[in-house]
Amino acid sequence: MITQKAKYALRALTALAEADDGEPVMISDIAAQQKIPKKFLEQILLDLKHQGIVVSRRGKQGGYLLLKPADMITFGEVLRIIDGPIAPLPCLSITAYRKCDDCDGEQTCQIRHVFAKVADATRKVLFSTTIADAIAPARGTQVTRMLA
Amino acid sequence: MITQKAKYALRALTALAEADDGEPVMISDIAAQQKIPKKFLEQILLDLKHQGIVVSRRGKQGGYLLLKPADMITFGEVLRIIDGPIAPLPCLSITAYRKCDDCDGEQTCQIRHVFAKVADATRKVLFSTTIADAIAPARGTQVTRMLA
DNA sequence: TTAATCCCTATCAATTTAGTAGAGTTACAC
DNA sequence: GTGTAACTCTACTAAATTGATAGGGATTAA
Repeated sequence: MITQKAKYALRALTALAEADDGEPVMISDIAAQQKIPKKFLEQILLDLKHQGIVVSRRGKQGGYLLLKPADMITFGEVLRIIDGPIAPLPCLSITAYRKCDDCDGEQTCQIRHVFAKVADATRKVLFSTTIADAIAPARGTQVTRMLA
Repeated sequence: MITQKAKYALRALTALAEADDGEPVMISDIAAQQKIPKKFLEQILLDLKHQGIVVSRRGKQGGYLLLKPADMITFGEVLRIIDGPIAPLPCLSITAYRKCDDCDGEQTCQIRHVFAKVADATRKVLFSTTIADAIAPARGTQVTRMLA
């Protein structure tokens, strides 16, 4: 299960993508539209900003904007920022690799190579699907970008 | 990430499968062989017993045995028992469906149908790989059963 | 009858999750 | 140049989950 926080992050990004007209969108607007607790959303957007997914404008008339085009933001990168590693085992993580302390020998680990397949399958979906795909479901995965 | 508990459960089952000669295997033996805390493993095997994966014999000369052949026990069913739903969203779970309270309309939910793909891909791997596959990695997924 | 083994429930410390709170900073509008 | 609407940052907290540990009870082989 992904966290509630990750769901909020993805929803917020789709909201930003849909309103993408060069004008910043206020946290309060996104919060209201997507039913996200405002103060919680503040933290989430701040994270996304620190990680280079969105930019903000402060003061009156401020708000948030996507930093990259919506078809360049994948579900995978958002999930990594918010929920951490995609991999089902630490020893399969690309961004946060850690040796399993209870298994000796990754070549021989009976569990590991099964979950390697799971990780591959999951990544294939998550990194080929973008925020743009999410707001235009009919067009199917990656089509937006491939036609561009 | 799957839990440590699930990893222990899968390892314990591979241990049982490898020793599958009709004689029960003691908790202590599995614990020692797989470096699993004994009392923790007790709980895990008890769960697996209640869910019809293994059987036990009590008293002296007791221990655990697989209830089904190793090539009939999938990673998916073990993970469900130990870690709960496979699906990344409650509204995508087969065994524990629950409506997401913050999204209205599953047909229109922009997040949901992306994670439906993730769930499908994950299930495809987890329910086509068995404990038998894990202990005979060279043979590849499902081959054991397909040649039987 | 004894000792080995599984059975079951309770408890616990650490971590994670899902928020809330509040003071600080910036910048537009007047 | 002041007010105020907006984002920024850090700290805190309650509840749930995780990864165990503890300890007595029930059963069975020898």
